[in-house]
Amino acid sequence: MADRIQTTPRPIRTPLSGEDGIDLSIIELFFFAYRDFTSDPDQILEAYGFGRAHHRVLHFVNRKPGLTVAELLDVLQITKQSLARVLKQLVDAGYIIQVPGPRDRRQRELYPTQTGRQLALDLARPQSRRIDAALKALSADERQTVEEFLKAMVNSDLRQQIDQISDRRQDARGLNEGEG
Amino acid sequence: MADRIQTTPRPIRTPLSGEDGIDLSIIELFFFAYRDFTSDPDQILEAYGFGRAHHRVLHFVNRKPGLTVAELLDVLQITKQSLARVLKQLVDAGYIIQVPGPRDRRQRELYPTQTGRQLALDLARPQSRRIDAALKALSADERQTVEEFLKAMVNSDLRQQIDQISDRRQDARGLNEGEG
DNA sequence: AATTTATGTCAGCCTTATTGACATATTTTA
DNA sequence: TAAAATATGTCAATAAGGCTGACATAAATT
Repeated sequence: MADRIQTTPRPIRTPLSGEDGIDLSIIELFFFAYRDFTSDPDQILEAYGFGRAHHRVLHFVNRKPGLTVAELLDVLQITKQSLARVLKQLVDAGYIIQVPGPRDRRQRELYPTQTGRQLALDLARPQSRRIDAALKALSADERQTVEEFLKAMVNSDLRQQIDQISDRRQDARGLNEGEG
Repeated sequence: MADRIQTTPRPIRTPLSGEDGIDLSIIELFFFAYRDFTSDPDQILEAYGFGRAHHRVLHFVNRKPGLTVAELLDVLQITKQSLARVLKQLVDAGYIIQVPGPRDRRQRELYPTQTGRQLALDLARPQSRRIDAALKALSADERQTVEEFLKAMVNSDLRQQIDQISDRRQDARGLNEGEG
């Protein structure tokens, strides 16, 4: 008995804080901020029987209409099997339509329908409101600071992707001249 | 045939951007930033057979040693059944120990072990490095701005909780005078 | 003609969450 | 003290959203 070593390991009673210059408060803030940020659309999605995965797909299809399945997989960094179910549901429910690629007919270009556009906006609105409220007190410069911080948090090899989505104005492929 | 209405809904070809003053780029940045932010610890956790859920539990137990199961559920906003499995694994693996509450013996106070403290630090470090890198170019004032922005993104009814975790210095319950 | 590519789909598995029901120990209350 | 409430644990079933592997098809490329 006497030579049993450390049967119950000692509980540590000092709160973790700032060791090695680690800033835990920002880590936590980021966690809480993102959780609440996603909770707004989550509530709306529930009424549609959709989840966060549907939201992401719908968002990027709206953001870059005509993107292909492969491009979408690249942005979302998930497998095609994971995308398949979600995408199918969005297509079946009439929020997204698939159009064979004009150049390469193997590709499926993804477009939102009017309903899909509307839902995407409805989902973005509360998030935008939350961000606006958080930025309300900030000057234009300060807002720029926040944006640069977020951008710097992203893996550098993915920043290009983001720029493409955010900045690129669609090459005028003909605006809404779909079928009648 | 001629009177079939809108068989295939029209694909919308205009990219969604800035409607109604909605800032989509920050919405997207937040998504990408958080994804990459969590990817760092996720990689480490994999080696332990743990997931993001374990990380969150371990983090807050380290942050506030002695917190009870109920308090932890409150912070994480999950059900006790969800917590149970994850917590059990962390306890079984020796990262957390449960101590009956001194006042109320129904309660289980949760404490990290030395190993648990170490793992929490190992997980926080890459996140801290990423944040540091993102804040590198910013002045002290600008860093404050970023922190305030994140805080403002959190539901106001939860901000108190955060303050408690982040600011409160543990009431000196005796530092590490556990068993020998 | 053979190969590669883009996509779809089937089947099975994992993690993290959920709800509902019930058990146990302990504290509080009537 | 007996009854009720509380803190926690646990069992079972379910769901969402990921994963891997395997295979099919159509179209493009070599």
